[in-house]
Amino acid sequence: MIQNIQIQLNEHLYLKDPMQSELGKAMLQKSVELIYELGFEEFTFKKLSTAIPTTEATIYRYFENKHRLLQYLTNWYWSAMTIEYTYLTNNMQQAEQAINTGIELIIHPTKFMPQHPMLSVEKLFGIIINESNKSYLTTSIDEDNQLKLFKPYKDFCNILAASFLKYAPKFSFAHSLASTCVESILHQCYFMQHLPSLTDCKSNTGAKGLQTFIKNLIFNTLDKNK
Amino acid sequence: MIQNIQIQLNEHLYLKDPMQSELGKAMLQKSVELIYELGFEEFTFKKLSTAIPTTEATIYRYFENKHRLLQYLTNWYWSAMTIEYTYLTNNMQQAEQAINTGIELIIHPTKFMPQHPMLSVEKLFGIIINESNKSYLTTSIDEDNQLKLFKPYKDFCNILAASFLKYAPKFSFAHSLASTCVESILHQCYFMQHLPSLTDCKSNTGAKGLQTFIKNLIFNTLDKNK
DNA sequence: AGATTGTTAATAGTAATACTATTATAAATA
DNA sequence: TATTTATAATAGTATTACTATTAACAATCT
Repeated sequence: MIQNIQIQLNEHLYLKDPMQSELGKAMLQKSVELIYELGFEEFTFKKLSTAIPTTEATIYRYFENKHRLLQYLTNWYWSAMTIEYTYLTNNMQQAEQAINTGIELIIHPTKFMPQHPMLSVEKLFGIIINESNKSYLTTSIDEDNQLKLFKPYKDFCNILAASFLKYAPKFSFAHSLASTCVESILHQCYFMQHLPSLTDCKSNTGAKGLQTFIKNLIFNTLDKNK
Repeated sequence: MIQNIQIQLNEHLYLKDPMQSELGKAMLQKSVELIYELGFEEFTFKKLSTAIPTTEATIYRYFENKHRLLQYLTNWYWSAMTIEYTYLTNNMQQAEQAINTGIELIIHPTKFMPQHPMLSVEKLFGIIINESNKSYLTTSIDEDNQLKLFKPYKDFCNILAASFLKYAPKFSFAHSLASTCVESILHQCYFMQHLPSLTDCKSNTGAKGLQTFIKNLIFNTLDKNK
């Protein structure tokens, strides 16, 4: 579904739209691979330019700095996720089913989102787990927010919150629960890999335990607040 | 209570124990102020050295790099929190009361922890909210973990999980719930300040809503898994 | 006292990173 | 063909993180 759709992103994310040239597309594709491999701190425009190959300065024509590039990728991810969630839950009668679908989508995006020719969903998911916090935990948060650079992430949380409210209309904390749910899943995925004593879930079971935990958390809370 | 206790931290955090000299203590005190004001990215050893004042090289005698200094501060924070939680819940009969105390402590550390002569709890709390994720979201996570640099944070989550298990012995996800609870509170605090559409809680009410939300979340989950 | 040793701080760097100013090249248009 | 425009390449600079070396200053021992 996703592969045919051109996702229009906030124009403050780039200086020159990378989707409009082959060189720009190569920047996106290679940056996903490099950030996935090296981590965001070790990732530099120098390394990206030799990988493409092009020059450092050329990349600066497209992106103000590497932080904007990271924001571009996270914006794309959450936009794609929002589209996918809307598509999957379209015409679903039961709010419960929509919520379950949402949780499964966040935990296993590759199961639902088709392979994209340029942006590997699998690697993007890894980047989201490891680096997405860094896209908003900065001193420029308020300026960036005014430029609406977090809209796709907010949108995703908001449609998830809307599903919660459909299931439990009187619940007062739908937005907090939605953002907690998303962040918790990402954190638990990270902990499963690196700090297993902070979780009871095992990554080798395909995160089945994580799914149980989160559904448990959400429905017990919503059922008591119907 | 805390102010008289010397917290012994992992010796891999420093090259020379900053607690053992006046200069070292000044580094800790000033670094809390500067990271709080500037954010971790803008914070440099150069700025710290002029603030003390001393030289950059001298600081490098104490800390391998600025990342280790951040880890030192977060280690101190969670060690102090663990001591405080143990102290507050000592001799408490009801697990429910202990859990409520824990939640209130995480949300309002300054209400419980006395002012420390050197490390401002209020500013440290701000640093924990804004920067603590960066202390473990790095490529060196596995090596750092082997050096036991995340033990204090794990310890805190584990004693919280122990309280959950005391309340609901059959619950299978006590550790996941504990880490989710801590991370969620920190994130919600951040969202209240900067991205209010991701939360339903208001910061001007003294985070009363946040307390309701988290208690709601935890007890609804635990009650269903008793 | 004078020599030795060890601890601490200061000097003066280097390598890498993030970013920019300027020039060259190619394509589109008049 | 001449002119404009868009794009890329070259060649930098400023800053940052970090290190190697030297100097100062005690404490200890002969």
